Amino acid sequence: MKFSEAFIFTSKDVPSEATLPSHIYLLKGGFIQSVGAGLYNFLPLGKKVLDKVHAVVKEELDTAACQEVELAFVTPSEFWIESGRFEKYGKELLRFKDRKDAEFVLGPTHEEMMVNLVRSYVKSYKQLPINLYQIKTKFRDEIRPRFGLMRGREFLMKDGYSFHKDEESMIKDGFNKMEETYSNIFKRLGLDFRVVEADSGAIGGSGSKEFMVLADSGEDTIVVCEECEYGANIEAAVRANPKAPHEVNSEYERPEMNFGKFLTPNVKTIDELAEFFKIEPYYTLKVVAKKALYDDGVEKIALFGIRGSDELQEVKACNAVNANELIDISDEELQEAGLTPGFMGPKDLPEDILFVADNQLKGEISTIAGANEVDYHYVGLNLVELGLEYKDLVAVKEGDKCARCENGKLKYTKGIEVGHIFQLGDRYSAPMKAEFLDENGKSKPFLMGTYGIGISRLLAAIIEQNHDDRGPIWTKESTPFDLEIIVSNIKKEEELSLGERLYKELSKDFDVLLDDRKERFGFKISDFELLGIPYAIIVGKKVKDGLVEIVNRKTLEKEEVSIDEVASKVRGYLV
RNA sequence: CGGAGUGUAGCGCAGUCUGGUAGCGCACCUGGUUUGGGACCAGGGGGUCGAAGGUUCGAGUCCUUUCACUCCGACCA
Repeated sequence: MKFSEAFIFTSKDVPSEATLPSHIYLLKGGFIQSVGAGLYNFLPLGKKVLDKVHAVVKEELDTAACQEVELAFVTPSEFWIESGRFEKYGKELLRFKDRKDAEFVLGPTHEEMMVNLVRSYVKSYKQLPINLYQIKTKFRDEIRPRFGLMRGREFLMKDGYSFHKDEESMIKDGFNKMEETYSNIFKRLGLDFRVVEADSGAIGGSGSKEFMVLADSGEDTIVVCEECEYGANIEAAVRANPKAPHEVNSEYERPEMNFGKFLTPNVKTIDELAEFFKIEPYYTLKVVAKKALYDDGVEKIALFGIRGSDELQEVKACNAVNANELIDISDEELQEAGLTPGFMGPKDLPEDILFVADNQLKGEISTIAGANEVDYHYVGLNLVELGLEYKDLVAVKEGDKCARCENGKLKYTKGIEVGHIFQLGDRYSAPMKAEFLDENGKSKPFLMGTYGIGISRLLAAIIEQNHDDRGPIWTKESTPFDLEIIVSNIKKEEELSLGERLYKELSKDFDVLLDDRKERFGFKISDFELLGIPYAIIVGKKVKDGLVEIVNRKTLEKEEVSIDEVASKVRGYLV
């Protein structure tokens, strides 16, 4: 491609709302154009990168025996009603009616469509396993799109779905195979990433892992172990059971108070309680109150009991009570329900209040907890006698011990979620009656896996991880052009003709951009840096001495080479 | 959805407080000079000031309504 003929418009200015490097450079370099909240046009450069990423993903998936399909973007709402998600998905699902008043949704993900497709053809276990995918525009009416391609409303996603006859196949042929395939994809794209344990969220199902590109600008907090390979999204992270203060430090003693219901006037917070009894917060029980929202507008008050030294992890809490969402609740609402903010506890609760205790309180026979009565706490409360429900509720903190190796310290880091794989089981196939006949002639729902990659988000992720203060630095498999040839001054006949000769020759094997614009050198080299192409050949002043230069975009180093050698030298760098 | 803010030329902004008929930089067009780190000179084109209504002799500026967008928090590839 000749730059003088290309639809490439770089800019020195950038809309002030762009804050992330990826957003800034994609706009400045003329890769994308913003057209509305979370909506972008891909210009030729952006489209080229998109296609490169697309190609890598397709190649690896096809190698893993996945087959590409393309499903309708406009999907009849009946499938969504069948799966139960029509109600559940909420406002993110864009719904509309056609002229005949039939209801449709714009596909935000395609489980329903894919289940419908497979159930209409596959009838026998002999036809399994199957793994189908598509790379297609999705639409999610996000509450708050932001950060350019990082969180758009319309975006390009690879979504794949596998169908299996049993759990073993679902894990081995589906989940594990995709974990490996995804790792290959992100490696090829040159990304530094981590596979982490994840919460399954709204899509449902059991096991799930996320592929996180490590970057400070990431929206997700992930917990990683300093010693072993353990990594998890903060929403799903677990830790080794922390030791009690008296087990760690002989200066402390385990409090052995047993006062029953005890007057604690105006002692409301954990800090006050610990101070009042002169003990560590570990020996107290903290209650966090939330309002849990369910289908059809049902609301319940949910209380979560954790150690005074811990923090509640809201996603875990939400899953623990099977709610669609947890929201904050006011003291007034709690009082109306017969609760006593500041003195809430697991014993003597009013009716209709959900109470879940954290796993790490299991077996606790002496703690201090609110008595559900103003100014009173139970001291020496035995939780075992209460028959509580236990779930994992706590947020892992930096410095906690790893549950896997029981040795390493856990720390936080930031990540961009570029891939997510789930074991779905029969979450969709059962309600949608997608069944096959097994070896015994018995009808069973398919067991499924679902696998996503944010293709357009990957462009942003690649830049977040690969840029300097002049622009992006595309990786080998993502760059819009392999090489740029800069003709320093097109009015110098020997420069222009050499540039064109090299361009012709190298274009046989590479995708080359020839900057033949009537601009000054400085202008062109800055554009090269802003486009982020890995290498450039500068054809300039020294042509008369038989020399040109090769620039490495990453290091910005220039290397003088003779005209005769340049083609073979560049080939060496590019292959 | 809560909080904050912005809509003026393709982009970035000033002008709004204190009403008097729209300006700067970049980009674009023409001519010339220049040519290794985003050049210079001269000339030129382009805006019903987000929209609607109101106050006024007169509104980018004041009032009302409305729409859109952005930023910070709860959701997600």
